[in-house]
Amino acid sequence: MHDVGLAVGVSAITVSRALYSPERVSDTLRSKILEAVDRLGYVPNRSARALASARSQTVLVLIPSLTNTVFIDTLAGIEDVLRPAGYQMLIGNTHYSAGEEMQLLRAYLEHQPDGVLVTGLSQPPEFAQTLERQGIPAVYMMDLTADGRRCVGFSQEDAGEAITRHLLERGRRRIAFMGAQLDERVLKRLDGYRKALRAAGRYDAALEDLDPAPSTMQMGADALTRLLQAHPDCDAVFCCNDDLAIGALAACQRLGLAVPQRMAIAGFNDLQPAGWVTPPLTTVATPRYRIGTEAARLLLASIAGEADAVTCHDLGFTVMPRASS
Amino acid sequence: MHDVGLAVGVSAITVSRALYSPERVSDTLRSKILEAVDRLGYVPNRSARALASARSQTVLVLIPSLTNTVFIDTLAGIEDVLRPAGYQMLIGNTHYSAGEEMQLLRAYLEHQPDGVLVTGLSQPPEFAQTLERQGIPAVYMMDLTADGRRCVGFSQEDAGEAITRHLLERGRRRIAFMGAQLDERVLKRLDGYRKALRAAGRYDAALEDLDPAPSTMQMGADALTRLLQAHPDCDAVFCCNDDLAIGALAACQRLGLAVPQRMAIAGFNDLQPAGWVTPPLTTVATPRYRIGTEAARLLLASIAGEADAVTCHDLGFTVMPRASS
DNA sequence: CATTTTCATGTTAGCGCTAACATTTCAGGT
DNA sequence: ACCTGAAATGTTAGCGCTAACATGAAAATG
Repeated sequence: MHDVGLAVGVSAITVSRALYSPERVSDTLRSKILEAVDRLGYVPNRSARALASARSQTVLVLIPSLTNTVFIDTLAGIEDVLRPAGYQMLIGNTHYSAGEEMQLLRAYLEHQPDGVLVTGLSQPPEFAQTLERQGIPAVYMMDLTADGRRCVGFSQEDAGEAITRHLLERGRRRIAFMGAQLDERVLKRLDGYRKALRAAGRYDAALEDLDPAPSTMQMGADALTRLLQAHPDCDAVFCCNDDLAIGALAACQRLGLAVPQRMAIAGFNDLQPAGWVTPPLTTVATPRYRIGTEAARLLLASIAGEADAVTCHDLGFTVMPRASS
Repeated sequence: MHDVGLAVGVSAITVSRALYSPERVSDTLRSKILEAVDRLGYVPNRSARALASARSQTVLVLIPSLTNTVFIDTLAGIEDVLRPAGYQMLIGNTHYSAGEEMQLLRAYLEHQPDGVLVTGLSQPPEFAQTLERQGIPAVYMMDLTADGRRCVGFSQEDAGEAITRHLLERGRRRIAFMGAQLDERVLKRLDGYRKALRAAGRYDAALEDLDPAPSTMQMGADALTRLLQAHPDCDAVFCCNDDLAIGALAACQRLGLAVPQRMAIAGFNDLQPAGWVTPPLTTVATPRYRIGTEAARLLLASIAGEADAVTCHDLGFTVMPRASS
């Protein structure tokens, strides 16, 4: 910065201002400075800037997985808001582990992020305390809470309930639940499923197939086969995500079971393939991209110190009835 | 750091050493310091550390897309090597745009990354020059080159040629090419396709369907329909990726064309759904995860200043013949 | 027991930048 | 010509940390 200044005949601080507070430097001088910056190939040092200004212009984003389209879509939304605002994202992959999440928070806190975006609400109390102590605002994504934390999402439980009710309305009587990963969101969908079935007097715990391993299509196929062996009267299954559902669909085809006549299948998320398999998959469309944009906007407002009237944004969900049910 | 030192009765530098050069502090003192760090909730400031030490312990990763599983898998490989080595990733999404790539490089250079991992080889000369000038080592991923740049990947052209030859060997005579996005890798696969067909005396430019828009399954379906209308004698199609291929497959089913009897379909990448659609998709399996790990390892070696004998790692590919051909 | 070597810890200075205050310049009014 | 105040630019100090050298204490050596 000093060298650029020398080249133009001004002091370093004027170069700094030309770059970051353009209105404080006269137009002629500023264009001369920018030209010199370009000519000399000067690259500002963000560490020094962060150190001197106590603002990193960086936001930490913690998501459970990079291989799950759901979070990638959310990330895209976040980026589309943060980038234009001059913020950079630090992406931390928690691998669905609370321990790793805490560890990542610690590690990334060293970057002094101006804010944090987190997936889910079930962090250990230590998590919020750490952020509190550092005075870093956070927004929680994907789900809702009434405990005062800022959040953007939809009710996972209501969504689980809604899709189960859809299956009931289509005349299904023995509706199974297929769950993998068993993170908090899946468990809340399971709660919704139970609520709907209990209300209809049709709940049977034996019809729940839960596997803590990450979901794959193979797992969906295996689980469906197992389920039908144990419960031949089962006539529908709500899979906690589309991957499992597509695997289940393939298994039905392999077993020669007509979908939806003999077996109805519902997924969750409405990923691209859901509309493409045959028969097209009934599922719940979730506003992933918008969760990203809204969460990022809410966070930026918090960083700017704007006290927001609404701390909890419910973006809803949509049951997508298709041929698989 | 000074406060932690005060709490234990040592100077700040000893705290620094206890954290980052443990062998230089006696065991008893170190454990006392670490205890105080924990008790006081001290979080080191990475900016200050980077500024003082001139090393950021950060690697910049530039990939064209976050929604493409191919790059996510590569990212996972990179992370698995970089994290244990104490490096953090900065992920830049170039959206397949050379302009954005250059812009991202500029922006992220402000973090003074210790190294850069880039997808592809076709950056403007300015790109390599900028890195050169800053003395930052780079590794290029996904493809191969003989121009001396460090790279880890496989020959996109050979892979395109191999899968096309596979279709020829299965007796196909009018083999179309379906391409989207048209980034350098797709164009190289196209080159391989042309090479194979020309060698067999069966090349026909009219059978190439190229669309610069990002690929979707819908696009694959549309392109196949269009292709068959214009060229009813077409009996096979090599799609530049699995998404297009799955869309094409669905279109065939919709049109009542038997796959593979009437129409053979081949994809590229061997993503999870390729083995799950019916019929299972013939495709080319690519070593995405390993490209990530090997590229990261090569970069770390370069950062450490180890002159590597091999600058170009060819990890190969595998044609996966399945029922769709 | 003096001398050397090793190990553990401390002191000083500075990384590149910006906040806060200080100074200069200049347009506009008297 | 002088004054005033706003706009443009400069000076000083310090953000939190570590490199490099300095010191002191303990261990090894003859």
